[in-house]
Amino acid sequence: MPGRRISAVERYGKFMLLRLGQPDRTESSLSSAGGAANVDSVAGSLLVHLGMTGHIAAFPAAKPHEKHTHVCFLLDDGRELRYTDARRFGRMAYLEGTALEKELQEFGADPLVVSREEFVAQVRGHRARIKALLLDQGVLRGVGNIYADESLWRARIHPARLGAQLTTKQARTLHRVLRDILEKAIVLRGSSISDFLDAEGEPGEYQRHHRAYGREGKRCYRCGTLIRRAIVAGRSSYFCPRCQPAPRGFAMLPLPRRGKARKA
DNA sequence: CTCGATCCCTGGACGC
DNA sequence: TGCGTCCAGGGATCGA
Repeated sequence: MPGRRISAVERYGKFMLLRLGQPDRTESSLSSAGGAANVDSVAGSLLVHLGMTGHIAAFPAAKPHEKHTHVCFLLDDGRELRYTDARRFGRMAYLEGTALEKELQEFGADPLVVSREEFVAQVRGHRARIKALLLDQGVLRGVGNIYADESLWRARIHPARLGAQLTTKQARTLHRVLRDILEKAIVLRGSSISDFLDAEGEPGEYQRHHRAYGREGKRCYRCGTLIRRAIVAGRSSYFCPRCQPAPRGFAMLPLPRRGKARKA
């Protein structure tokens, strides 16, 4: 993409959106700032999803590539924007125009922006389990396994409860605590469970605030009951069996005897 | 519409 | 010490 300029970097759910300006016609791109003001509006975007282990950052071009480097963009200041991803769960796509719009339309509301009424309507309007709804990017965008579990613990809602089964009050509480958690996690630059590092190469701090996720066998911060784990919506789900009463017939996994120490 | 199963992929944890 | 096995996780896909 020679000549393209990154005009803005935005977040869209779990995606990073690199807005790319049109190729420069002249040598000097900076001097045209006063003239062509709106070329970016028709330009495309690079959509980047980091998956689990993706990482994107700029390095001096002379620096040797890290292992699992899959994509490099040479920048005009001599650095290289590099994408590394050990597990290759991440994805990258360049889209523009209606294709870009269409792609972005597939996703649900941003929980940090959506109104309380709309959040409640979404949650109560589906029969799926609340955990599945929180993870479904088409219902709400941006929430992953950690923040789903953390918000459900705070709201005292069992992950296997059906969305449509929640009371309005419960759904409102979930909206509030989810926003609080996401805002705080963003300030603390995320949760570094194993190897996550932010774009500056620094680990996040929010894992210190986890109340449920990864705490199987440890005591609930509210009531002291041992946190349990179950597979809900195909994902490990951590919850307090006392604070978050299960729907009838729900089976959780037996506590591991001495099993592997799961990360706190 | 919702579910579970399967696949992708690697590093780390675990068992022997 | 070293090797094999299992597993986590976001998401696409498919059949039920």
